[in-house]
Amino acid sequence: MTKSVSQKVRKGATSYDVARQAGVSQSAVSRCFKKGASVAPRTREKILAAARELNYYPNAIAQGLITRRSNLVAIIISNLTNLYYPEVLAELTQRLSAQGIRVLLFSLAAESDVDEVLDQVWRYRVDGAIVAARLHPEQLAAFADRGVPVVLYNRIGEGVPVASVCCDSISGEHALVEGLVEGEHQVFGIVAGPADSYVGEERVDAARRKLQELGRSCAVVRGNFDYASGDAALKELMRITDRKLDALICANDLMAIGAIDSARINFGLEVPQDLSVVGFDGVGPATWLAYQVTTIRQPVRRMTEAAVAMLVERIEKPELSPEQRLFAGELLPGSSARLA
Amino acid sequence: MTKSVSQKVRKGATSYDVARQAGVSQSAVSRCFKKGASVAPRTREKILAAARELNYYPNAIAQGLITRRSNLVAIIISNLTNLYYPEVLAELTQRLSAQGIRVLLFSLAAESDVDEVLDQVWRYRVDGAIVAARLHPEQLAAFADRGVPVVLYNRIGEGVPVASVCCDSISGEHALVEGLVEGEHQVFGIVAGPADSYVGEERVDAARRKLQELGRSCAVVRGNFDYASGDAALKELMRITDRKLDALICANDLMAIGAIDSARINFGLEVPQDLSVVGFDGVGPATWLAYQVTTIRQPVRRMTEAAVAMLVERIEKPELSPEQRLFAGELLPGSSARLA
DNA sequence: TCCAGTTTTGCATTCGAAGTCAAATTTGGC
DNA sequence: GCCAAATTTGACTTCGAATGCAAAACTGGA
Repeated sequence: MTKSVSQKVRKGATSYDVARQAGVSQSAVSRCFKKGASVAPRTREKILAAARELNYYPNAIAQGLITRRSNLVAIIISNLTNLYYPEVLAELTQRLSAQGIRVLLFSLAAESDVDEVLDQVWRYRVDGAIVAARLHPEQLAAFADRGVPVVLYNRIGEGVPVASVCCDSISGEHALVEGLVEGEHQVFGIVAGPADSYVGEERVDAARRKLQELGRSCAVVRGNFDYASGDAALKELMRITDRKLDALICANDLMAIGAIDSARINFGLEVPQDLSVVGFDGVGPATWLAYQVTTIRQPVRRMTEAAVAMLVERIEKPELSPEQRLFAGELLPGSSARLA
Repeated sequence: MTKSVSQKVRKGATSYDVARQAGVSQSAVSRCFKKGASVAPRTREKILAAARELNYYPNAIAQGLITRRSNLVAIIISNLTNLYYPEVLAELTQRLSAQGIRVLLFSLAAESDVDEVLDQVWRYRVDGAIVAARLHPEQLAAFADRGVPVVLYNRIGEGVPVASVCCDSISGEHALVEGLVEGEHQVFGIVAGPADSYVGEERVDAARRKLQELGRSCAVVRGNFDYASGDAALKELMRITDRKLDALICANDLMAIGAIDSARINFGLEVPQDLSVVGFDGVGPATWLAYQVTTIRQPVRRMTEAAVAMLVERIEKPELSPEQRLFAGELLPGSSARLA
């Protein structure tokens, strides 16, 4: 008796404990917590009462073992500090929760940590994964080999077809560039992201191509998506262009903000009168009174919704073929650039 | 044959598969993946080779069931979008990873969701939890009942003793207030956080008491920790004080930033010449050139380190008594306030 | 009241790894 | 080369819930 009590107290009650208490078999208890199961109403009452009394919650670990469904999804994110991702992460987590799925979070300090992380992903037999980090083709192949569905967020499978949701960098940048060109700007600069960023490269390529198409040249400097690199990049571009720079295209909002501050404070320029700055993402600070960055807002709600839907679909039907969903961003006019 | 192959391919290989391949027993395989175990070097080689060939990773779910250790820790955060938490979350996740612990993330849209979340926490038999959300005493008691150690982040157990790490709001606010008073400010205003925020109330109380102690009165307006509410609160305080306000104490940096922008843009004031603004947290944007908020920076690294250490300690030795660790924040002078 | 048909129930097995214990093997001393 | 001691190994059970199957308990119609 004492023993069984201390058992109860120390760790959660089991279905056997509930069964004993309710005077039924363990199977009955199990059925009681499964929706389609056949349990007589009276029995169900008894069992639920016993369960309540013992504070019973089905052990998800044991369930996972027998059903081969952990109800866990891995979310792998490389740079949580990027201002854009917290919002995405919160949305994803809440949407998955609503589907009865739990989130195993992996936050990478360095991209090279991916392999260690994957070990753990395999060990926990996650039902699927949403990935906002760079994966090699072999790493993607490993998911396929194991039958673990993946949805990539804001990147596509390089070399391998993988389900993905993205915000359309190309049309977004085209809109920005066209606006800037029509706004009669003369000297263009681009602040790229780090070389290993998929969206960074995509945005920069799109902007550069469009500028070229419209007969404009531009200087490109690399940043790493953070505030300080916006400042640094602006300084570099001012030097390169002999202070003639009057249109700056940044691969994300954070660098745009850094550049705006730098332009105003370090160079005494007016934005957008002396210098137009555009960004990408539509993060919170972009809409702050001080900045009102002209940017492309990613439709985070629709994108996360799609990512979760695609993943859930693939967990149910693993044979579904890869699909890429591309969402158009919304041009936020802001007031950091003179668009036509 | 075909069947066993498709098994292997479809889902991860098991220790039995590895055992068969290596011509040993399942126990041997198990021992091979446990450090202190006795396995002959030659056997270990064989087994590891087989494991590699079959791409074997021990099933953490099965391990969790038998060892009664899931190696999972729940992190429960209410408002991830608060700019301060992403950094904390990333740090916690990485530190826990380094300890071989996986993170089950629960992000609450509304505080009232806590109960649903706790269900899931019990089901997954987490080894512990780090909580940055408001829990009722009964909810905290539930953790104790189940023997699940908890560490509260930036809050203390209300009514119940619980392990916690906090940044010292009181001495932080005292330092700010003293600085402001010595800086010869006349009309003080406070922007509080939402009423249900523990740290918000603590900071405001501390500031108010100190002002009182120094013989200054102040007006208090409530915000909800976001940018917009800094703006709204400033407007309200300017109205209340008939535009005489010259020192504004905000319960966090985000509201301070909102207030600074509003002061400059909506009221044409110079910060800090016409109005001093102080915040709390030391989030990224606080140090941006445009703001340089005078604030208290929370020692996030030390705090997360402590939280993880305390939790791990308690997982190992559940009988450890609750301990509160209070970390002093660092006064960032910034340039948004005229301190003495 | 009896029986066929339906619903409920319990038994026994399963998932995959860990750990106990006794059997098998190796080691070393002489 | 033999025996005791030390090491290594495998058979078997365990963790907690799910489920196929057969037994038991109902249902209602005649």
